[in-house]
Amino acid sequence: MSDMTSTADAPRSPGRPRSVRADEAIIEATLDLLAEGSTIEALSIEAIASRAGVGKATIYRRWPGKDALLLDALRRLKGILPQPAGHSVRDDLVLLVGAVGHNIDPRAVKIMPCLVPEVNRSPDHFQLYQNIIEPRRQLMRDVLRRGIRTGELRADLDVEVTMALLTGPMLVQRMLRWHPELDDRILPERIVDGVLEGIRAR
Amino acid sequence: MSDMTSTADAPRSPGRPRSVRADEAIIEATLDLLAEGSTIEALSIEAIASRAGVGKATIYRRWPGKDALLLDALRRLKGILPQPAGHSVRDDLVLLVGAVGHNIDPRAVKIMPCLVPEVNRSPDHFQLYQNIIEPRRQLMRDVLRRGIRTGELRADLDVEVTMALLTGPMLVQRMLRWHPELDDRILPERIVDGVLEGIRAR
DNA sequence: ACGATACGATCCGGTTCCGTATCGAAACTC
DNA sequence: GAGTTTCGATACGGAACCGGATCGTATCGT
Repeated sequence: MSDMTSTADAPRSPGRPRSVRADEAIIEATLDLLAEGSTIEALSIEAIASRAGVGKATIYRRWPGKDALLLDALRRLKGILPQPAGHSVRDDLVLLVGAVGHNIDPRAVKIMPCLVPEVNRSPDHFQLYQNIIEPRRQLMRDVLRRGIRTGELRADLDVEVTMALLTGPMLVQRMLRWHPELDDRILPERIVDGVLEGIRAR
Repeated sequence: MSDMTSTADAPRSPGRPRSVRADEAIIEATLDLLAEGSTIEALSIEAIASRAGVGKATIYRRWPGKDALLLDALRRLKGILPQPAGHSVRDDLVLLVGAVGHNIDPRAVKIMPCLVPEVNRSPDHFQLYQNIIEPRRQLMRDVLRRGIRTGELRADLDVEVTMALLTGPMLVQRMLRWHPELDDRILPERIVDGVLEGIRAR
């Protein structure tokens, strides 16, 4: 995508090299505008250029259009994967559930909800979203499988359903602030413990 | 809002009365366009008028702008509340969880995700959304409280957290198709049973 | 110094939408 | 029939944005 990275140090092309600062400024401006509440299609190239202190042509020189730019910008949000300690399944799950929808970049929290409609509309955007979150889901999948192996979790567990049980409540809370009175800080613990122990009386 | 309902049968005003067909056609066109994938602000009055077979002025005669029209249109999606049988807590929860994000009007499934960004941006839209779903949440709250009372559920249950546990996974699945391989038909059962019994081995 | 390219800035033609205005026809009250 | 109001249709000025083009300048290799 968008061969911006002129890291090809081989035959240095002639002429003035592209400004790395412009690359960064454009991406940052895009994320900033999204994080400030702009909708995806309310986002205009002109606004991005203005915000980045960059000419429109500079943007069109790098990306063919808004979609391609967005695609590159959203890649920046992935951030570093959380690192489960590997001791207690419960503690690892609390860590991973707490990381749902909570990326290193604080703007991600604001931006991700904006993608929901797009994800439902465009198969491409759906795939992009899946690619972004898949590594994190794989982490949780591994922890669950480990728990089954070590006997901490039921042997007949449906891993995919369990992942939905764990991530769904957290995601809904972060995206929709569905239960304004719930405390985001302790919620991961409550979710994990609730799912671990069940709610049926015994 | 928007005193379209001229149910005030008192002093019938002179002149040609407003067409009820136009009222209906405008609302329907709005919902249709949203269900077809239009974003909220990509939705234009002109498109609605064209789709409804109505002049723009006819719309502006009824609503001051797009927001007011949308507000009225979205009210139509509420539909009838599901009716828990009241026998088994599990069965009632399966019914309610299956009803999450599944309104009578099939268009609602498509439209609701479009509201996510708006809900995060505008307090007014947030309140609108809360008003729409609150009755359904109250139903589930009642079932959970009944379960606690009858001893079917743990006495120390946090009702709000439990509602998140039950509705979150379903909502994420319906909105984001997060787990493409999960079967929506049996998912409510799996969620309820998972949350009821817990996943810890014993 | 020179060619080549990128830079920010600006302008242009085209499109879309808004919100209002106006038209002749139609529908209703009195 | 006169008067009033809404009807669908159409047009308008203004605004926003797109995608491209061009300008004069800046920065690189040779």
